[in-house]
Amino acid sequence: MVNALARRLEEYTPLTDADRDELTRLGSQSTHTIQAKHDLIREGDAPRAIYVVLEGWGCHYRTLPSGRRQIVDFAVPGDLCDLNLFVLDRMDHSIGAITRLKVAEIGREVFHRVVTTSPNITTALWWVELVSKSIHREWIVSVGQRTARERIAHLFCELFLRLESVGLTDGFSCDLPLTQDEIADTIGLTSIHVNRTIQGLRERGLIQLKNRRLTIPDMLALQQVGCFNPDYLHIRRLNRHTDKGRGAKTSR
Amino acid sequence: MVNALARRLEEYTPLTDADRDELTRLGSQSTHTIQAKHDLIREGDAPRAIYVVLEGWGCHYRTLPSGRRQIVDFAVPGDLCDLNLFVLDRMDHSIGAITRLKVAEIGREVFHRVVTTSPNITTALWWVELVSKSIHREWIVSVGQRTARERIAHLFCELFLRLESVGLTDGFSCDLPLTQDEIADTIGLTSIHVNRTIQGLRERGLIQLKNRRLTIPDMLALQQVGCFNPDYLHIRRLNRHTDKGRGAKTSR
DNA sequence: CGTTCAGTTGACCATGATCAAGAGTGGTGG
DNA sequence: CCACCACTCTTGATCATGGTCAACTGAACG
Repeated sequence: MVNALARRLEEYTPLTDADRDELTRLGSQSTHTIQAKHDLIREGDAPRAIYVVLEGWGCHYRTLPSGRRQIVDFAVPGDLCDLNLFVLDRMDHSIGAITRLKVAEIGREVFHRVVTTSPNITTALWWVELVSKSIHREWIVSVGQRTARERIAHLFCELFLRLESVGLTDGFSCDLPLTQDEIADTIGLTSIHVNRTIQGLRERGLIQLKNRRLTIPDMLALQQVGCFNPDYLHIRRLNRHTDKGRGAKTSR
Repeated sequence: MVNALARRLEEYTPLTDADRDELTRLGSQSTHTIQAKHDLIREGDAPRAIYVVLEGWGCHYRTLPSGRRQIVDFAVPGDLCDLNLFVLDRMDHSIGAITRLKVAEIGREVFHRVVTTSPNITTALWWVELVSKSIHREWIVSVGQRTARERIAHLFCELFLRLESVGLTDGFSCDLPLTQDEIADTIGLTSIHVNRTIQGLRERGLIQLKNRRLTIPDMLALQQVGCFNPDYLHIRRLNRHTDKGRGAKTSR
């Protein structure tokens, strides 16, 4: 798992060996580790660098005066946080570590050099940025329109495919180091309701979730429950787990 | 109202006369008009060009199999829809016209020329893109965490400031050509509940809304009701209508 | 072993959804 | 000029999804 970023970018555009070398260098130059539950950067701070997630999970979130918070995205290995820095002068949200989080820091100058010398990488970075925006749109749809069960099924499908695209799944299983509180803050429900809803999914055999490990025995079934359509992730090589990969539909 | 785009971009970065000329040319080269309730482009289509909104309102939306739909952003004069096209091969959402909509079409080559010759414009376009993503995040917060009243107050504050930044407000008033159904699809509520909530805001004297015209007698009061903090819009020159502009708080 | 944190369960409550009907309002054609 | 139609807005009655409050379990860790 040396370079999830390279793996991620290759979902979108072919890379040369030189590109891959460049990415490897970027990922090893200046790394930081943030302890779980700590913040990488806070709302209001001036962004200093771009970070690439190497290991662990983080989340982008905003806090309301009332104390409630909303997670607006996750950051898993291969993800970038965030291109803001060259344009916007203040962070409009915070980025926190869910688990211990290892990131590579990319400074302004290095980034500039990469962008001007590696067109493939530049294209792929755009791609990542636009996909991330598409994911935001999908989350608006989730909290705006879907029921509790749909939201959770949908979120689990998304996270599984995102992890799969960077090689972090193992068969039908993947890590899912989120507490029910964090899931609740993600989909706009209370953790109590999340708890009951997850139990419902478990009882129906749609998911197994234990010790921070998620197993999805039948991805298609879960996708149907969650009204999940993977198009918005713009993953090129969708594999067996999705409708697209299978061709004919093999519902439940 | 020749070029809302130039006005919009100047919120973010200074432009030269040459830049402004360039933008004027872009906005007059190839314009289209879309009738109200029709689509500019549909989910699944291959994007062909970038569009700049010149006049009227549009919305980005996604439709669910169940028939429900979620509006994920509005497009008002000066907005871009959308930079996707150079990277993603399929639209993952639709763009529709709310009122009659006049747009300028910018082709791939023209766009490329602008990006390579006008660094100011390029920077400003990045800015617009990132602000649009920030708005998405804020919408996730709205549907995830805010009450009906907060959501509507928040939405109205946002739209007013967005229109103000392109010179489309008149004192405390602006056009708001949305039906209550469309507002409902935006904030994830039913139109019936939107109706009752708007009435509540009217009774408290927080808004006037009649004949597609919105008036906000006391912007600060409405911002407080909506837990609205304008930072996420990244508007440089916030004026009298916001906390920032006033300095001392004049809460009722 | 106590302490802490996540998960679980129960009883009750409230925000907002649903269903149904009616009132304005504007545009169109006869 | 008026009548009709469509569309939006409004109102009422009832329902349900999910929220709140509170207590308890169970595992991990010092």
